[in-house]
Amino acid sequence: MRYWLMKSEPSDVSIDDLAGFPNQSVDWYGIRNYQARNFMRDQMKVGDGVFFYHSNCDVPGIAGIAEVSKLAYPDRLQFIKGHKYYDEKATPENPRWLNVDVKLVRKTRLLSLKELREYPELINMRILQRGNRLSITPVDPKEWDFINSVLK
DNA sequence: GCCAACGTTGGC
DNA sequence: GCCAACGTTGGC
Repeated sequence: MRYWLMKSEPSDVSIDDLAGFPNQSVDWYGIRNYQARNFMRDQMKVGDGVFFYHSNCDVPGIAGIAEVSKLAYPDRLQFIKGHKYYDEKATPENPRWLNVDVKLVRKTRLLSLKELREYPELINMRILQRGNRLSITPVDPKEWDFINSVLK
């Protein structure tokens, strides 16, 4: 069992969107970064804990808790010609991009990036490091527990 | 909208 | 395999 932080732009999929989806679940489409893909492909298991993070918005931060609900499988958008996420080098026989499914556990208060930066316990979190742009990052179990305690 | 940081691409 | 150019991310 591992823990993750996954960024989503709320203008694309927000925590409230997730809450309104069938099964409160979404395919985590559009990952086009090898490191992030490899996390999904090689390490994510059903039941892994996920912090659902709102990025590129007015108040970035953790907006809810979710879990991995389906193992990685080919991202369908890579095959749709003309789509933003189309990849001409990907074929159904040899897909390049994958996604897991993520299911809502519960919406939380918005724990802002600003607040996250105030806790010495989180000083080493990947998301808080300078220049971090990776949209999926592992979360240390201690960090997971600490953030959960702050969210209670 | 700016821009720092970082990933990817492609010429050599 | 190097590295300059370019594209993207995402906080501010």
